[in-house]
Amino acid sequence: MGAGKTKRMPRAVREQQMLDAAVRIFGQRGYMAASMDEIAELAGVSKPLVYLYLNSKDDLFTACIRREARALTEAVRAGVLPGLSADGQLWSGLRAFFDHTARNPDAWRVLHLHARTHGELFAAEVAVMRAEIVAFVTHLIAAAARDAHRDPHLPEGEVAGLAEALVGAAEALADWAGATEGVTAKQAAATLMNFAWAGLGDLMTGRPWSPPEEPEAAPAPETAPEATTAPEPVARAASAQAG
Amino acid sequence: MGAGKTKRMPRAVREQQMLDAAVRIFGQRGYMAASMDEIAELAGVSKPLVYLYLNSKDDLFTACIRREARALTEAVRAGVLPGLSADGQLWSGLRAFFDHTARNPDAWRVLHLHARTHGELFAAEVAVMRAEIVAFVTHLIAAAARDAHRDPHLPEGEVAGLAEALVGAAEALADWAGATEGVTAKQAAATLMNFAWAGLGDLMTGRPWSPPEEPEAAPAPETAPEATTAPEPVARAASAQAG
Amino acid sequence: MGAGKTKRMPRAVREQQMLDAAVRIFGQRGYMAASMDEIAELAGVSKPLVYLYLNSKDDLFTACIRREARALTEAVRAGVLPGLSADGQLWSGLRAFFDHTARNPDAWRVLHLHARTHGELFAAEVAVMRAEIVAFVTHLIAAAARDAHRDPHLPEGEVAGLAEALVGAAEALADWAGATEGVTAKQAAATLMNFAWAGLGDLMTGRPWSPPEEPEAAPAPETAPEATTAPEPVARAASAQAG
Amino acid sequence: MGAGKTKRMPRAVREQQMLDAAVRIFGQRGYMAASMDEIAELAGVSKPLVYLYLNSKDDLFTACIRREARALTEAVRAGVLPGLSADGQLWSGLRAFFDHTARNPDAWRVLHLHARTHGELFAAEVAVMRAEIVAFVTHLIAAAARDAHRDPHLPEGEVAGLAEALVGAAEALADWAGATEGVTAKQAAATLMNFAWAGLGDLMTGRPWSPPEEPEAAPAPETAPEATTAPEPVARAASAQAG
DNA sequence: GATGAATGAGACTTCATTCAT
DNA sequence: TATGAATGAAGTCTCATTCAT
Repeated sequence: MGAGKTKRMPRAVREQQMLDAAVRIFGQRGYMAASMDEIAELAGVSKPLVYLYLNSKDDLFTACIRREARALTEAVRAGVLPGLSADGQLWSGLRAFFDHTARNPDAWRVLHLHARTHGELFAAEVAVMRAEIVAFVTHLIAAAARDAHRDPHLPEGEVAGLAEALVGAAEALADWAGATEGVTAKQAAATLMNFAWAGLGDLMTGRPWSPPEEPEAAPAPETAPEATTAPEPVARAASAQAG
Repeated sequence: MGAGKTKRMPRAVREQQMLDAAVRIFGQRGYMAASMDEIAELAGVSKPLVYLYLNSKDDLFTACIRREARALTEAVRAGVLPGLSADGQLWSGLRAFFDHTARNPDAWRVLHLHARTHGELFAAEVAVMRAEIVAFVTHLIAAAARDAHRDPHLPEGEVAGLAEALVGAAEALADWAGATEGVTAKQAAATLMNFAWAGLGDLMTGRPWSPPEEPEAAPAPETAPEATTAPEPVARAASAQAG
Repeated sequence: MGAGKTKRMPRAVREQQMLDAAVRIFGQRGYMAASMDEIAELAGVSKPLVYLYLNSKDDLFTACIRREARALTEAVRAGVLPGLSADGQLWSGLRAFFDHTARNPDAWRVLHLHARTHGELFAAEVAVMRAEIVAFVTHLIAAAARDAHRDPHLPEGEVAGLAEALVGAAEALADWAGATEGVTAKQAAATLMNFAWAGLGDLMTGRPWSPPEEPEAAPAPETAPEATTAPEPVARAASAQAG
Repeated sequence: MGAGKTKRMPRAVREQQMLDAAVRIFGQRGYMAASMDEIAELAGVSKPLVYLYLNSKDDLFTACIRREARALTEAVRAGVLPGLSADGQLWSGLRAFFDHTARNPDAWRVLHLHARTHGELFAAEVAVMRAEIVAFVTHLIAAAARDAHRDPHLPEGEVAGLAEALVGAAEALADWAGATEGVTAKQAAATLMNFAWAGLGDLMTGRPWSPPEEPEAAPAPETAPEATTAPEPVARAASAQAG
């Protein structure tokens, strides 16, 4: 039943099918509530085959986490355009992050929700990925500080906290964008960028951060199709990298 | 077994003991991995009594969520000192929030991690609490905007996103403070306050937000026992309401 | 809760309340599915009191069976008018039987359904009652045979079988009357009387049995309010006891 | 354990083994008192396999009822010889009925006792079967009435009652034959046939019904191996179909 | 006379996992 | 490569029954 008799596929392909199914089921049910039966059925194979290839429920979950963690970091890494200023890099990284999470909601749930919920071992897997991202953000913050000619003004531990806050805000907005109708990845990124870079204080005194020109696809920059966050093009000095 | 034979307690007391045990077990294992056996044992009663009083695993979990959600919101509500400026209120609220989560790590895990992980019904329970907090933050942001004489400058939806980001950052910092040795609630609050109010941009140009005078306990403000975040007492205008 | 605080009743009264509740619950749920909790609640007392007075679930069930079996046999015994001919006695006994079962459906279910379903010991209790009734019917049949001047024409074992059949038919009709709207006890009795006394053969050749005059309550015998079974008053010789 | 290790049987076979065991246990203990453990053990398999194949205790019970109800109706249907007169058909049907119930006492208990005792849904399952049999009997009675040239002499509702009485008597006799040493299916059938067709009145005046010639197995009809009920071959007019 | 508090035992059900083919 | 057949272990929940007051 299911997909009929699509038998005899090469191992690598079958494995990916299984992981696809597993990510979906794990993402929707959580680790414990997911059953190997359901995963095998969704993958269109028999349960013993899942065990033959992936060994155990634990290993299967770990494999899911690894694959999706790698996919997410790669997506962000690929999204960050080198050579930009710190805020430009952050902006592009956030865009990539929100794009990826929006496109892979189950994977995002696995990483953000379920992996942290169940067991130190699984949590450690994601912790590695998260640490990598936090490190990247930390580096960006430090770089920005250098750009501002302000030597190690921010103490070590403080920067770590700031990076945590930034990443946490990003995660919450990813959840929020995923749950709220009509919020695009771009809007989420812009909101976060404003929040993080300008801060509420500046936002309220009318000095929001504004995104750089988009060289990617949009041919007509003067009419933003999706209303972005910055109502006033009064760019702050720090973000005007060409200035 | 367990605590010997502390038998025949009035129902109300026993129920609280059970909830205490349940929050602990649920917080450490998650909903599904927690077993009623373990909870009953930790509570020092037999399993049937748990069912007699709390009805089912679902109901027990819901009762935990409700009790802890109420406790957290009450703590925050009680922590926010009325009559302060917007940033003063935010600061005091954050202090209370980080204090409470630091003191009740299992409850925090139940609310933030496990309740959202398992089932729409449980998620809905916390969603109510979270919405309440988000609403409070939203209100603060709007009030601050008014204080800054900038009428509805920030569009509706945008404020919602900012509140989400702020709350998300707070949640992440609560996790982080709970997991990192040597990070106090006060530090976490200060870090977040800086991040949110001043923004990275201002932080790097040397204009951090600074907390108001603490009339509560600290008699000597010039020597902060726990090194707070604000290295330079160059208060921003908005926060210096007395000025 | 429940019936408020109707406390301090004499033991005999309380016991009957408990038996009433038990018969109702047992009758509706069966022995195993009935719970002592439910019985105690319906009786308006606490569970320990039920145990204090009736000792155990088994004993409670046995007490129900005994009380209701005695009530049924007494009702039938009281209904059979002495001095009548055999068919007159059978007719009056059936009337009493169908009346009682119709008025006490739960008791009837306990005796006929549940007591026989659960355990040799309970079955033995009803078996005694049933044997008594079967013996009575057997006696009637034998008496009728004597009246017909046909000495032991029907062999011993055969009469036992006939009595079983007659009682079985009565039981089935009691169930049927209880389940079918608009079938009165009297109709059921008449149907069975016809079936048993005349037999299908005679019924179809137009010689049904007809009930004797009713001296009890009905003042106008020419207009039967409930259409009885005998459409043709062609009484058979055997039933005309006055002849 | 049990029957050693008769492992790896095709599913269809195992299912029948499980149903066999279930009918036996259910028949002896009743629905509620039967435990899945016991059934699985008697079937020689582990409990999970029972659940894998039959899904739940409810479903297992329903499967038992369906299988046995079908078996019983088929047995009766197959036993009724077409082309016979009404009484001939009734006689052959009763023979088949008593044979089947005598040979399958547990199945009979399940259908007659336990299925009606527990839950409307189970009762409905048997009700269908019983209704089918009652309808058959009703049809026979009506056919006999036509044969006797007596047009709709018996009113509609009355025939229903008669059929109920007849079926009820059959059920009681099946129980009785099953419980009484030395009562054969044939004797039970003959007793009921006499009772129903001739009626007590005729029986006592010496005009019993007599069974038709047995073309099946008995070569010597003059010496009945099992003493049948009819002592005198004085056939009644209605039963002598050839005139 | 009456009950709130408490539990040992056992029921149904599910799941991850493995043979044997 | 792939699977139908099978199970040990564990989990949630209910129930009859008893103390201690």
